[in-house]
Amino acid sequence: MAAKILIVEDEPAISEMIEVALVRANFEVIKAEDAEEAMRLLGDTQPALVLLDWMLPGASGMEFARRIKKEELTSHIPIIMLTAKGGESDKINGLDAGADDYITKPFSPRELIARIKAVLRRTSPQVADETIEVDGLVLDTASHRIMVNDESLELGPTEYRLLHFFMTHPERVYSRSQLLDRVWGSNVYVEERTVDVHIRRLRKALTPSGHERYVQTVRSAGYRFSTRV
Amino acid sequence: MAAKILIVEDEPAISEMIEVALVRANFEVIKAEDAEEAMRLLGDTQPALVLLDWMLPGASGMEFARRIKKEELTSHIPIIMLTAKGGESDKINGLDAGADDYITKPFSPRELIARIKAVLRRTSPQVADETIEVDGLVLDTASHRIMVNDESLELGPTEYRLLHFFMTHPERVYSRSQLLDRVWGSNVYVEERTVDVHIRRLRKALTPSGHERYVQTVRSAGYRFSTRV
DNA sequence: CCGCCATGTCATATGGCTGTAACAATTGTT
DNA sequence: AACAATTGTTACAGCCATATGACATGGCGG
Repeated sequence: MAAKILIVEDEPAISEMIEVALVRANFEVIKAEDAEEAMRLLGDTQPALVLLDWMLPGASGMEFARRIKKEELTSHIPIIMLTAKGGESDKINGLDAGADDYITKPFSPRELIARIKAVLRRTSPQVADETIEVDGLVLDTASHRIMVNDESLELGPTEYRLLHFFMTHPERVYSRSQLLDRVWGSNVYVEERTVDVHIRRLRKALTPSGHERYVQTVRSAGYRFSTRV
Repeated sequence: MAAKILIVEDEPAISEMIEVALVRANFEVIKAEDAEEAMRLLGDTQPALVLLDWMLPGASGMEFARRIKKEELTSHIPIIMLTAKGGESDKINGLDAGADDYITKPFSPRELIARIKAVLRRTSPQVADETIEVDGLVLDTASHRIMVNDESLELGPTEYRLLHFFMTHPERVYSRSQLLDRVWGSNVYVEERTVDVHIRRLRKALTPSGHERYVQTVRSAGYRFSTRV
């Protein structure tokens, strides 16, 4: 299996208990004690799933889940919430910001593993698609690389993310602010015009192979990635 | 989908939670924190639906709903009320004020999306759908594009909006001033005759495929989009 | 510590879009 | 038929959105 699981839990006792259970089930475990540390580890380690304690010091679990789900970079990562049982659960239902499942404490390791596997099974089909191809333009998420006619194409990180977003969401217009939310991340403040510049850089990189024609401007609406020209 | 939803909610946490859910469902989100701001945004942005918190600072949600439904320009916009859980009386009051549906907190994102789609389907079947088709003329709101016989058709922004409005409101006459309100937006001042010019431009674009015959002049009344010629 | 790379912002260029006015054409009325 | 009212059509000037190149900054590795 070797799938990485990120545990976000401030209580060491619980976190360790979970770790033992997961290691026995052959998962790889990464631990964070608060939302900030978790956020940092998210980008670095690209876990397959996040186990998130509802009660965290500082930013709440909900806040953290919201951040994960809002950003294109991490929104595909499933979240399982760990909640204390009680009247709180109502609130969770209402304020759920995108958790894929919940487990109320106390829970058995067996149940935890079962839930994790269930969620991974449910979401894995998306993860399985490691490469996307459009007319000779190949984006390989595994190697984090773009190929055109067996030639590797150099892209800056932002342009890579932009192209990745476009290729996974083709035939659809996105406004500059939508692109900022989904490619840059929601809690970033940048000028909308910045999108133009990165579109330009992306087009420049795609021009030698002629693929820049797929990156289309939709005046007064935004940009679109479309194979129809 | 690309339909715009106006959220009127003073509590940032809730409003943001809703935003995340809607963005994930590919809606475009506009937010207002009070009735006044909402009223201003209503005219400018012409949202497809309003999500309205029952409890608002200042003017109550109910009063705001009344205002929306009272004015010619906005009365067609459906409203979904967000209410703290309560008795039947709230429901009755809400529906009485003109709400098309209501949801009691706490609610799940899934339920919210489902209700929104249901209301949109009910009130304007065409908005909820990704594409509208009339006799080979296809308007795809997701990609913001017009297709005729697999050929993409070039339209300026205003002509696109005009055609979109017509295709979602066929078989009915609209005066120039109504068109200005609904297509241009309420607080813009332009000459009524400007409509003629854009009608002309739209017809010109539709002529090669013969679809210009659907854009019909109704003398001394306005224009109509009709499939009956 | 230096230099390179990535990024975001600004200034400017460019081209398309828009509204308006003027004139032509059509329709309706007497 | 003459006239009035309404609509069609075209040209154009200003404006606005986008494209593009240049630059300052800051991070990171050497």
